[in-house]
Amino acid sequence: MKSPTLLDVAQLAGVSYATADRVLNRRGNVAEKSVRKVEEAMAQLGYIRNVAAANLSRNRRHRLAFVLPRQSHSFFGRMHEQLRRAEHHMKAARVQLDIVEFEAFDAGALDTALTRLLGQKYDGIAFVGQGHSEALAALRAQGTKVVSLVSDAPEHCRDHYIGIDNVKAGRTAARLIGMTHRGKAGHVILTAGSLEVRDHSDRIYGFKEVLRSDFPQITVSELIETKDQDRLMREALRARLAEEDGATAIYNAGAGNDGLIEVVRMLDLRAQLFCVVHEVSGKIREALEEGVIDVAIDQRPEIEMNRALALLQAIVDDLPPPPAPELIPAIYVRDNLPDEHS
Amino acid sequence: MKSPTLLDVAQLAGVSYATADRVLNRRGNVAEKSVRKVEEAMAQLGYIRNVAAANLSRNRRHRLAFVLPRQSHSFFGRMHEQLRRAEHHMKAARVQLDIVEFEAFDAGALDTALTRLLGQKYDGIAFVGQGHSEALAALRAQGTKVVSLVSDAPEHCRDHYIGIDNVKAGRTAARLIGMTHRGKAGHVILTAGSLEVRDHSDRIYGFKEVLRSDFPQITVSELIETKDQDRLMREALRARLAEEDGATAIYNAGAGNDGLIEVVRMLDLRAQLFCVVHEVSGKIREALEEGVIDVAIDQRPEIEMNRALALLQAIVDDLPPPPAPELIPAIYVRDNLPDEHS
DNA sequence: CAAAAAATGATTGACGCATATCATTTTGAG
DNA sequence: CTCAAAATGATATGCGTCAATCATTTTTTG
Repeated sequence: MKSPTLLDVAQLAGVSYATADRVLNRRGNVAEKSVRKVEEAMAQLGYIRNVAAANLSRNRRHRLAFVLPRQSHSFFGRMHEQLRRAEHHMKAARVQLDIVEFEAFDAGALDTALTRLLGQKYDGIAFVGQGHSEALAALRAQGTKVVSLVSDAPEHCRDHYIGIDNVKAGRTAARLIGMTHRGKAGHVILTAGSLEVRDHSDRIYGFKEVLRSDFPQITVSELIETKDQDRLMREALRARLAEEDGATAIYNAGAGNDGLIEVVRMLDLRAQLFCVVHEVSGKIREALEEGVIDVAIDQRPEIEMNRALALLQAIVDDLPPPPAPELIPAIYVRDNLPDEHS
Repeated sequence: MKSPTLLDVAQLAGVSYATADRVLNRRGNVAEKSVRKVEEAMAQLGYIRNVAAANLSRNRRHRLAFVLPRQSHSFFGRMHEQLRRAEHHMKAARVQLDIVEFEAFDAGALDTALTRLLGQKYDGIAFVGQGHSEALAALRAQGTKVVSLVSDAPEHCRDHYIGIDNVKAGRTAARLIGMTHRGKAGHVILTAGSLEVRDHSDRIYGFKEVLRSDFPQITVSELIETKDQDRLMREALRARLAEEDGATAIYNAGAGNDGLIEVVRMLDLRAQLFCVVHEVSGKIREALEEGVIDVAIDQRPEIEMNRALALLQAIVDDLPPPPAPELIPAIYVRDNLPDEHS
């Protein structure tokens, strides 16, 4: 009925509370056979340490930091927003949550931000971007738990990754475009921020793979790199549409959607072009409802933030990570957009 | 830095700890102006009760019950499975989690199951199905928090609903089918378990709505009701395909997918028919990979279970519900299925 | 076997809160 | 003003754990 306490364990093991405590918290100076007795008693009783009581007694507050690109565009803004929403809950759970911002396209900015966290005894951090292994290694060496977000870091640099599988996302985009062709020939214009960005290149990779194997009658034009800028998107896309007629679809694996929307709307191509993009923002919503964009694949950063918070809370206490089903990006058409506020 | 304790509040308010406690826990017998002073002090300090300490002190264990249909088909099986996975975490959080099963298609079974829970001082329950308001009202009257799952109960019967919007799901299915027609004419065969089941009828409703308004060139045949049985699906579908030729798509808003798969596979219609179904199971996976099924809309019961657990844990302590973005069902094509185990 | 080292036991005070008791003060009614 | 009722203060115990101290026992070593 009630869960066993450490005292119960000690008594069953035939040792004192002090010894059981020494075993539980690995304080050393315990005879081998006492360790065994205590561990057996724990197993037998199914003892689980009361983390709440433990944290209370040692007067522990968790300190977490989220290292995010400055709210440059709406995607990271949604992350900020979700963290803000969780603020009260974090307080109630006695965790102090700091958000550290860095300049989005500045190469060393993330690294300096991470390095600055080094001395500050954080229990856990989550970060977005290609983290330098150096600072991350140092953080982990001092016992800080590390979670990478959005695009994965090498395994030895982090404890967990929270984000979608971008190759799958690209494959999915290709499948949807393929489906709408129903065996007919077609031509897709491909755009992305940059192939240097891992998530973009993963998507492009998956996209081409599926088209090649399952929809060979659909051709792909050379990738347009937009640096995630609306202006570049606008100009390059307009040029490409002029020189290559007969395009039937567009897949934008990166940002810069506002530019895309503008062009498609201006040239009134919404009937001819099947447009698939990533991440929903205010303008995408409108464009979906209007029929300018047909599908938006969304990572749901809000959910990623919730996951990251729950995960960090668990692992900083050295608990196993909570059971979490794989993150599947939402596929939005105009009919299943979430209600505005949520 | 460290969060204020109730003692801090009392001191700032200029009253004793006892009085502050009387205010916090609404024990009464406190002068109006003392209440005000204490509340102001709380606001000023941003006091948040340490729930962990509170529950520790009163030696409180949460008791939750999930009332689910017997593992009749794979969908509820996935719910069971996820609860099982969460078992260890629940223990660590000091919550006792019971699963109560009832016979799936027995009308009164849910109600008797709920009634049986009445005397057992559960802190919270989650249930699937059309709950009789009577038992639910009684449960809530005794302080038990109630969450409805999968298909919503009337607002006054439950504290929260966790599940997808089935009208949106139906609309989405229609949109996807519409997209693959690209303006061409088509004909959809519609199937469902029964229109009496709320989620099924919602889906059908949304589906027809979108077809009518946005894809008038696509016709819909009369709904086939399968009672979610593979055999009925198989026979009725085969008959319908024989009498109405020229079908271009199938939308099954209910269960019985195994029967559907069999027919489409046998008649080798996978190239002609665009098939959209709900909920992924082992056979659906194969069928998606094989191209027999094109899209599976999945509620992701695993995620719903996690949500329900987190929500109940919060509200039984009278905390505000954790910030949770709207549940959007996953749209699976063969390329974005989750890895087998997860 | 004696002395040193290692292991163990016994116990205590936080941590923040719930809950209870009892004494004391303040308030309001007559 | 008096007395009862209401409000308040002071204080204690327990929840399960951590962390620490000190005394005592057992084991090891030379």
